[in-house]
Amino acid sequence: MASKAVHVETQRDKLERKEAAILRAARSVFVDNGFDGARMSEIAKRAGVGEGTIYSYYESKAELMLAVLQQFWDGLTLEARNVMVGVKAPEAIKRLEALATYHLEILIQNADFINLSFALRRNNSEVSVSRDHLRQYVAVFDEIFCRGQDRGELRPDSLLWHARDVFYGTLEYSARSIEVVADSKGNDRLQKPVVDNLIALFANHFGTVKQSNEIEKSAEQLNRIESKLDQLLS
Amino acid sequence: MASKAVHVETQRDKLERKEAAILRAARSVFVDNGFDGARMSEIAKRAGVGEGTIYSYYESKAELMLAVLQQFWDGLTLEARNVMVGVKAPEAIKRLEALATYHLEILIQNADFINLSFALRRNNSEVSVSRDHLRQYVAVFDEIFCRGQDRGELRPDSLLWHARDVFYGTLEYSARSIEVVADSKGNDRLQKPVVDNLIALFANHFGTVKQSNEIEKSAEQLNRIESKLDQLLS
DNA sequence: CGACAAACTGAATACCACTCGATATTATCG
DNA sequence: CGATAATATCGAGTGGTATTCAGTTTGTCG
Repeated sequence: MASKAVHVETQRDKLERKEAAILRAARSVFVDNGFDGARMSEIAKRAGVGEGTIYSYYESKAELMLAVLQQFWDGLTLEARNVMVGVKAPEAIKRLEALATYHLEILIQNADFINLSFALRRNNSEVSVSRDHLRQYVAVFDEIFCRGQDRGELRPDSLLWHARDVFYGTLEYSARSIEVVADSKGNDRLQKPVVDNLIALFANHFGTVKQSNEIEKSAEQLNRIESKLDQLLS
Repeated sequence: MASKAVHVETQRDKLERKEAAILRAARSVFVDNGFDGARMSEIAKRAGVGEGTIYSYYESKAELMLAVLQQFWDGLTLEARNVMVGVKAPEAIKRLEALATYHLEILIQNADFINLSFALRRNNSEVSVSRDHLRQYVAVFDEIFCRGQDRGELRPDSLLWHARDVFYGTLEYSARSIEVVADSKGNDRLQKPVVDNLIALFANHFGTVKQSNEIEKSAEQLNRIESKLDQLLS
């Protein structure tokens, strides 16, 4: 029985190794040539297997791509969590700033890959898998935001998904705008203002500390009135 | 000379009619099946022409798709401008609210088409044309925003493209979120809060006038009270 | 070892965008 | 009108690629 178990294990290991090789090869070919430009024959060659073998692991080219993307998003999620562990500040706004900086950087550096990710969402019905992984990724934001609400730093009446869409939507569009300018060294010059703007906007709109000068002045005025009334009453 | 002109005209008309038929057929096939799923043979059949004929009007499937998209975006731009003409209020915030409402509706109703539009931006080098038309579309926003700055309603130190990315990025992501819920009749229930949230956010962050009406009124009232009290005290 | 199963292979297949020579339609003359 | 040129149209054929499958190799167990 034991020997059988060992045999099965080795076999499984071997399959996994082969699958990993295919995935690695696929990733490099997709990155090099894009989805349409990638040839299955090239992937097979780089993975050291026959073309047909790939189809015993993945039903189609699209599904193979999907698997590559899943791995990619999982990596991003992991890294995002690592980044957040490194941020000691407990304030939601500070943490969101770190997340925004990280996410914008990722968007710009992996633009092709991320675009491919979205491009695939049409052609394939197995979208849900991809959506799950995306959901895990945005969960990092969700946790920060909810904790901010719990701590009383963010308005409790704001909807999580509204805030999330503002956050990721703005960053993605900003990444595209920055791409268009396409300055290899000037990116940082553009990225920080975008993050600063977004964070200021979040603080303004979703933050609980709302007092502007005017409101503060009104409060002072009210205090004066109250003391005057006190004078009258005394 | 006159008869020659007439002949040329008729011929041109005929070609235009045929081109329009191809475009119409292409659009319906693309909408039904997506870009990859669309068969040129099907487009030819629906347009009532031979497959080869299509290629005397458009160099490739991608270019045909591009033409369809251009028509689509041009229509959107036109309609957006019409909507804005109908909005009498001159305040930038009011006008942006109308634009956001319109844009979100469009995003949700034409989700497939718009996704296709973005999906194509990777595979094709003739992107620039598409980008031009997109630029025309967002110009509607730009004009409102700049005018708002001129009128002193919006902060003059805010960057146009930052604001634009917040606006369109948020709306696109919100549209996707709403799609996921995919309630045929409940959309409106979700759409309005998204627009309200975005507009409030804009007013908070990009607006110069921080005071809401209520606060202003309170302030006036407070002034009245204070002067009356002063009367009393003197 | 022999028998069976599982995994692998790449030549053959199916499918599709696109080409091109043949055909039909229209324009331009005498 | 008839002839000729010019233009537009067609759809069978071409090339190229994802996918399949019959045959081969590799692994397992009595």
